Amino acid sequence: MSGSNPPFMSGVPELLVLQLLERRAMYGYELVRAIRTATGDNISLGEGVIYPVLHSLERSGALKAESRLVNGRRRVYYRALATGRQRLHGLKDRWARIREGIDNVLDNVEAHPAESSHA
Amino acid sequence: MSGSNPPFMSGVPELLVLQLLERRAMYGYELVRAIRTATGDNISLGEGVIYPVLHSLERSGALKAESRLVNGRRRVYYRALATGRQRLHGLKDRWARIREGIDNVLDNVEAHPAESSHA
DNA sequence: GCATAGTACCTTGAACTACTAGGTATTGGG
DNA sequence: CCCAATACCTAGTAGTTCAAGGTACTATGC
Repeated sequence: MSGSNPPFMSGVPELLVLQLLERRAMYGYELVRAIRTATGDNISLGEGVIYPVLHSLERSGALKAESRLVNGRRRVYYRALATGRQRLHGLKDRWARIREGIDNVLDNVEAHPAESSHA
Repeated sequence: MSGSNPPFMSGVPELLVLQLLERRAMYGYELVRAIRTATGDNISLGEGVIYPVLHSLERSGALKAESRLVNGRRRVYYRALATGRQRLHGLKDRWARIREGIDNVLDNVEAHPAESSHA
């Protein structure tokens, strides 16, 4: 145990789900694997993360759920609504700002005032 | 009340603090403003965020605190130790991976197989 | 007929962390 | 004398991710 709070993950599941559903409707189990491949295995989210996010987004009116039967198996497809697109936009915006802020500090593009501009 | 869970912020205060202290020793109040300016006002962390992070990092042996008196005011300078540098390294690494994974999805560098590379 | 693996859904409980809000004390200016 | 700025600190709250476990169906292999 211990080490159960991975940094830089807050908001990420929601962002990824919304972005992926922006392109086409998908079901939960599909999203779990899509996220793995789409992020080049850099991010891996379990079903215990994805389903709650989907339910929460549906409850808030960002997504619309549609149950279909495929091969005798039940699949719940989710599609992004207008609210979801707005939410995605807001999240992308925040992401861009924070990402820029952090990279500013990491790359140390700070205040080297009177530094000689060597070549 | 309400709106207290800003996305994309987990791990960020720690990362920024460690990175800034990597360059030179600073005190809490200074860090609060340094983060604002260093991130181009993209990220703003209050004292209620910074001080707990500093204490926690000190407790875990990542930082060393040193109290100085300047103009009759007490300042607690923090300096990064070896453990802190290791921690910073690990965080930067994780940050890079997650950042890449997210940008992969957002830029949709996915599966556009036969896309013509028009100039 | 039976066991196993893969698909597909779901919930609970725990743990962590950032944030707001408040509180103390000093210096210096008007 | 009062207010702003400096400089430190501590609750308490709230919101999320995550691991673990549970259900049920299909297809395969034996």
